[in-house]
Amino acid sequence: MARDQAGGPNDHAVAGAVVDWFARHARDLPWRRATDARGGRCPYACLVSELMLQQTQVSRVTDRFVRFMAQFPTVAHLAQAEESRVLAAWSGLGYYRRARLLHRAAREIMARHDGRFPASPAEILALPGVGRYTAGAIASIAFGLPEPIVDGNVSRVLMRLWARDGASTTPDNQRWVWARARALASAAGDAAGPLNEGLMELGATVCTPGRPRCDSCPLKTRCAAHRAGLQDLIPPAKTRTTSTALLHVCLLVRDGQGRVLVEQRPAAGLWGGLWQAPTIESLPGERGKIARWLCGPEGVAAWGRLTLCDSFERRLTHRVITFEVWAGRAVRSSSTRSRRASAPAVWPRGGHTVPPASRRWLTAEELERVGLSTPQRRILLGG
DNA sequence: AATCCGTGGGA
DNA sequence: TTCCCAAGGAT
Repeated sequence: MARDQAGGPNDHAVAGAVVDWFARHARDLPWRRATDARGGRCPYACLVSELMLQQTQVSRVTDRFVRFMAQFPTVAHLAQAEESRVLAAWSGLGYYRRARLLHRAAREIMARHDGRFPASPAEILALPGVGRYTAGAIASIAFGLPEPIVDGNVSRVLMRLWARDGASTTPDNQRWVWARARALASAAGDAAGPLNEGLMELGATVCTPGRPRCDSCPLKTRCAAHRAGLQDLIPPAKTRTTSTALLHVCLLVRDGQGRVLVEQRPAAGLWGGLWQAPTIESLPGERGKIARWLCGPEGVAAWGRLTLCDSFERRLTHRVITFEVWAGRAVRSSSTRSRRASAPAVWPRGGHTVPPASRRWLTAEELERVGLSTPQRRILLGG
């Protein structure tokens, strides 16, 4: 049974304590330095950083954000860029759909908002890749509006502060935590931005999932979980998920000019829109299918002898993929042909196979300018 | 509503 | 080594 929120901490007192603590303990992060002509935080930099930070740790984002902003300094620069450049800048970050949505958002701002970043919560929320959390973050941090945000950090902090029972993901607790966050943002008024960033900072550095540092917490005396010694039990531990085993068999084919054969993955799904060595995907038990592919028009028939040159494993959130790399060489120089690789005479039917329509011969330099997943970067560029 | 979508540092 | 995780959104 959840405790009565009316008996919990005072919103103004909590908001004030968080804003004060954040003023003294905010980390020096690059997106907090980006200001615009108004002297406030640049909404475009806010959009970029928030998209990068979705489900991604700060330490993974900082350097990449700086590079991204140097390459695409304004909404206009990003909107004019080719999508492949944006995906290349995103390579290694994961959740690549975010990059395409960010690119679309930049183009929408140019097309529908005349290049001026929309300043109302509803308009911000309508941008591609921007949901309830991200819209609240931009509205409060960049525009100073008293809008709430709830991310994993805020949810944990507020659940503990009020000793709220149950998982943070239940619809009931989601409604509750958004209502608490909205009340706090209203109490903070024009300091909702520092409040929201402060709540996240507190969750990331003090009110951590495991072993929270309650002795360093500005809300210690107001925290119901700490008072009851429940800080390690709220929210309850998540149940682990099972992962599916998959096998990706790749052909690493080089020509005589230092180029390698690649194809583009479909726009939707895993590693959507990224490039890869020609790959057949299967379940681990389908060796016959793999063998037929390797010996067929895609494999030995096209490239002659193939040798197994690498094998490794990648663990994703919901699957574990074994990569098996077979190396071959283009028999004839491809320089006399078009840059577009010729399609095979026969293409295997059935799923788990990417159509070869997008195949290209690319140099290492050209590979750096398109999106590559981490395993494909290893396969195609080494390391 | 439940699923899908990446990554690499750290416990 | 294995497992966990981190500033969500789209479908």
